[in-house]
Amino acid sequence: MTMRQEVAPLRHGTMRERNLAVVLGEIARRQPVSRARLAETTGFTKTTVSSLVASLAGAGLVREDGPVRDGERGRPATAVSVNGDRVAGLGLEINVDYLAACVLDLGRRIRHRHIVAAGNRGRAPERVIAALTRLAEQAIAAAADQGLSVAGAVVALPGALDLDGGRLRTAPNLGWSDVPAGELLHAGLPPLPLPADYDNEANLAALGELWFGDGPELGSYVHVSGEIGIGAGIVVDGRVFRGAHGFAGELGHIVVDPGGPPCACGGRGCLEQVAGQEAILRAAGMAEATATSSASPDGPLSALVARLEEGDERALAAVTRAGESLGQALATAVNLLDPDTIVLGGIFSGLARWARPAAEAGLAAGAGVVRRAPPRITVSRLGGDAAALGAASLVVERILDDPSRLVARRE
Amino acid sequence: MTMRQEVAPLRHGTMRERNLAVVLGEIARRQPVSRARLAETTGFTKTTVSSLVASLAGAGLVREDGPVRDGERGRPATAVSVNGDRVAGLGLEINVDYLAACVLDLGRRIRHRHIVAAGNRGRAPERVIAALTRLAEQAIAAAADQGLSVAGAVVALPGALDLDGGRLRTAPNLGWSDVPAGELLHAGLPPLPLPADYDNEANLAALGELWFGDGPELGSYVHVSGEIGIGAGIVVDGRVFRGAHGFAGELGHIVVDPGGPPCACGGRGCLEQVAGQEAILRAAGMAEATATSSASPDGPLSALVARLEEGDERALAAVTRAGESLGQALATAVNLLDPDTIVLGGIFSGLARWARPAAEAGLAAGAGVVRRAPPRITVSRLGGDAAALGAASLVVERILDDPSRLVARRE
DNA sequence: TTTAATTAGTCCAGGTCGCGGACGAATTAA
DNA sequence: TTAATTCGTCCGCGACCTGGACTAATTAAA
Repeated sequence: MTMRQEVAPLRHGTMRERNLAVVLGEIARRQPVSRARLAETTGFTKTTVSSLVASLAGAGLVREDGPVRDGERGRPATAVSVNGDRVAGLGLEINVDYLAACVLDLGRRIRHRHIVAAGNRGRAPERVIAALTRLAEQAIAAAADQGLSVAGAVVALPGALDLDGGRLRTAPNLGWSDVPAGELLHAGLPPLPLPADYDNEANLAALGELWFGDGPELGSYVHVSGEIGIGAGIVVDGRVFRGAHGFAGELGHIVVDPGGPPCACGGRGCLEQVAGQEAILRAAGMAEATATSSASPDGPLSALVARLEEGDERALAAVTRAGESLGQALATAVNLLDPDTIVLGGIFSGLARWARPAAEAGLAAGAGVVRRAPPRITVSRLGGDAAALGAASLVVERILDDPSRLVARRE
Repeated sequence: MTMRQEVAPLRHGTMRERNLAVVLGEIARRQPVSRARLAETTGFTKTTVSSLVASLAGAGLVREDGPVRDGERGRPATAVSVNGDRVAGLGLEINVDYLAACVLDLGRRIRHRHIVAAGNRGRAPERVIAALTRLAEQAIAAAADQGLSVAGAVVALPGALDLDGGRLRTAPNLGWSDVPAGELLHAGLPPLPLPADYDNEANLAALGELWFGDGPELGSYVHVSGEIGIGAGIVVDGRVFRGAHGFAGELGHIVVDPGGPPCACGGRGCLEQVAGQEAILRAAGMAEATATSSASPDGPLSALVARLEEGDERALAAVTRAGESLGQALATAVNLLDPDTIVLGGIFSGLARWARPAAEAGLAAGAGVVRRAPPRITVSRLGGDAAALGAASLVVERILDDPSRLVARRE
């Protein structure tokens, strides 16, 4: 009858696990920091901090940096910081025209990054995942060469994922539908200490923004990742908001023009029909070659940018129109989700110079009853593999959030 | 640099606090249940369960129901259940034309309920809160007469709350703006074991639905609470989604008709301009008396319902149009938030018979790319004081979620 | 150079709390 | 009456955090 969240019983072991995460998090936040200061900031006793740090160091997650004197008097402290040279996270991405892999160490430095062009549209999921596996093996080997052991992997998929069953419900741009992606990945990818996981490309790209973009300044934000479709990753307090089934953030199918052209979704005048890549190109008079995304360096998008730089009227009008509609949709999103910031990613990051003013105008017109001012719009500086970066970051994040699985019991 | 959530250090005391919540939650979920079964379901040892139950019983939160034999053989168990006769929660509500108080025991039975008509529009906040305080004192006395001690209170306010500072940013229907509601309430309300809290009326009405409506069946849902404005409470996994500043769920200012009439918010064709109470009455040719809300039994709304029942064409058209627009706005909300269910509350619960079909049609037209089917629309059965009910429920919820503050240390 | 003051980190006893097996209690089936 | 079974408590144990004492290493002052 009650709907309370299931709360797991807490035993001593759990307590220790959580406390490992507490000090590791504090170390990550303050980087070179002494045990004594950790004791102050966490509230633990020095004894406890020492014990927890020892466990973390034993797992290679943390490192002593040697003595440092702070200019104060007294015995110098031995600084402790996150060890970036032992453990790493692997991010993988399947997209329409490329596969990507990315290895991040615990300090979130990029240790390996590999994007391979691949025509995945219409290809069998098994074959694509086999190719991804090869990429993953290369990445793991490259990490090993640098002394890094990959602890876990997350895969970014371009489509709507059923979180419960791990099935890829539909990935229109790949031509896939109802693919048991979870099973295939678990079977295909090499075994790692942490189980492999997968998520929507838009969500992971949004997380990438958190760690590699403007980061903490963003607060809660909506990250627009327009490629062929238009998706949005919603991040609140550092966590992705997924909704009940994991389908939240379908920005592309917000209706911006009730009398507009019909959409494959059954509606009319969806944002995607006005501001999607194909729609923009069509409106700009560049109807050819719609099957390639922004990741290919010489795709139709760079041609569009070239025309915009030349001042081509039609291109400018198309992008302005797209920006306005995007702003209108974003106003709706702001009314419902109340974010601090909006980040333009995907194709919109390249088009921002022309689309942002229009988007800001559209947003200002529709949002701001209660709020003093509409949220600011920033532009992503991440490239095409933002989702792979976000995926690897998520692995790192999970390790920092719960290091216990990598720490040997009974130290 | 890192954005990880601050995780509090866990000491033994915290462990015990959490475990008290675990068993209390399990008791609430299974109602009459033996310690032995609690040990099974929670994973604790029988010893630990006994100790925790003893603490809870000492605080009057839990009660032994005497021996019960299950038809099995073996020693009969002594059933334990939540004690509804000792501790209670107080819910308060300030609205445009009434004040409400409501006392709920730990079993969520209504022990006291009082709605007082009051013309609060334009009245000074201090005076309104003084009147509310009298209502609260009466409620606490009524509870005491039944042997109940009120542990805490939550106040529902009809406006946009700044969660950080506890300021009521703006309550257009009250004519209030930038009122330090938090301070006033803390100063005015009688002291209770748990600190008084306050929240948006729409959010609390949504929570009321969780506990007094269809409850667990709802899953994640959007609760539309249309009065004069149109708000929405978004509940995910039993928690209210508030966004970055607490302003999430502003359904009323979603644009449903870009060329429509201007709105006070600065936009055009906001849902409120089509489906708000005033707009519906105007469209139905009943422009008078727009300053009263649905809570007054003989308000304009019952007149509208009367006309609808008579089959008045103009009224039917107005409500159908409102329903369609609402459905359209809900489709947008579904695309962004992905709820399981939508609940129609406020004025829409009374108009549901006529508005729901149109809303369902509008919703179906705009939502459903990825999802198999759009979320179902249900109708709230709660009355005008849904928010007060939700507020009291929130107090109960908080006690069940963290009973430690009411449990004496060292038992 | 010595001495006092100061700060860092470890050691060890002590307390809290959950664990687990043993045990008595209460009941049913044989 | 006896055996089986289930409930709840008792008691010793172990995990883990606490707190003060203690050692170590350094600077400021004498």
